[in-house]
Amino acid sequence: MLLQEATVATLERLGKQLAIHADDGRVLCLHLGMSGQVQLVDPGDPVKPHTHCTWSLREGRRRLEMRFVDPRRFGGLWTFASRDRLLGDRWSQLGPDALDLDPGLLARQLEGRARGLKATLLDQAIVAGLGNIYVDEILFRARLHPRQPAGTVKRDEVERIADATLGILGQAIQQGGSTVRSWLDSEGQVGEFARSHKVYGRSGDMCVDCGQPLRDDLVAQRQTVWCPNCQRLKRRKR
DNA sequence: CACGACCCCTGGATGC
DNA sequence: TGCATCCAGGGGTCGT
Repeated sequence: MLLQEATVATLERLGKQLAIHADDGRVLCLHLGMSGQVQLVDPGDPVKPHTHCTWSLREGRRRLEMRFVDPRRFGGLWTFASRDRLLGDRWSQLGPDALDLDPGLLARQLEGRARGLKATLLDQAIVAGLGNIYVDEILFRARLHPRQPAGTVKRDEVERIADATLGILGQAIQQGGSTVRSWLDSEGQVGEFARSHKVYGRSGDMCVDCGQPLRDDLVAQRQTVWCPNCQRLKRRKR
């Protein structure tokens, strides 16, 4: 089943997906989706609604429980017989991890793409790990329009996106993530990065850089906020 | 193959 | 106050 009678050896991550490797080679891959949570709690702790899976863990003498809680069920769990199978069958669908981006790598991923930057950066096959909040924050910091065709960005702009990605994600990790509604980490703590959002959730507010009002629209089926003054769409042929 | 539209789901926010 | 409706978004699937 989902890693019964296993000894946890290592943990691994690619983009938004986590892998727990057992010492016999088996792998449990987890994706939290929107509302998913992995809890590490005392076995006596009350069980939250929408707890779909529970593992009894032992670490030395200490007993605890890992619980997968996911009210909206956008997350998922998958098992594999080996790391090779995880990589071949599932993670092969993912692009390079956002934290591994450098300008050269990003330029190759964006090259020749007609889609806008927002849709392109949200696509986990192109860059793994970016979601709606962070793409908006990254494009604001890079001063690029969400609908700018990805294949038209110039070298210095690619560098700005790569820099902004590492900067935004680094800051967000330091601040424990973005609690927008009810997101909690594995110890039940809220994240503080939402206070630092400069565009996400701030449509109509004044741009922190230029003072013009931020606007929003549906881009790539996601609510998208940007500064029409700082993030201009550049008409270019490819 | 590349890309866009739609759909899944629940709880919190909003409207009347 | 209470009920109905809307909205949030990661990503799979399907149509063009």
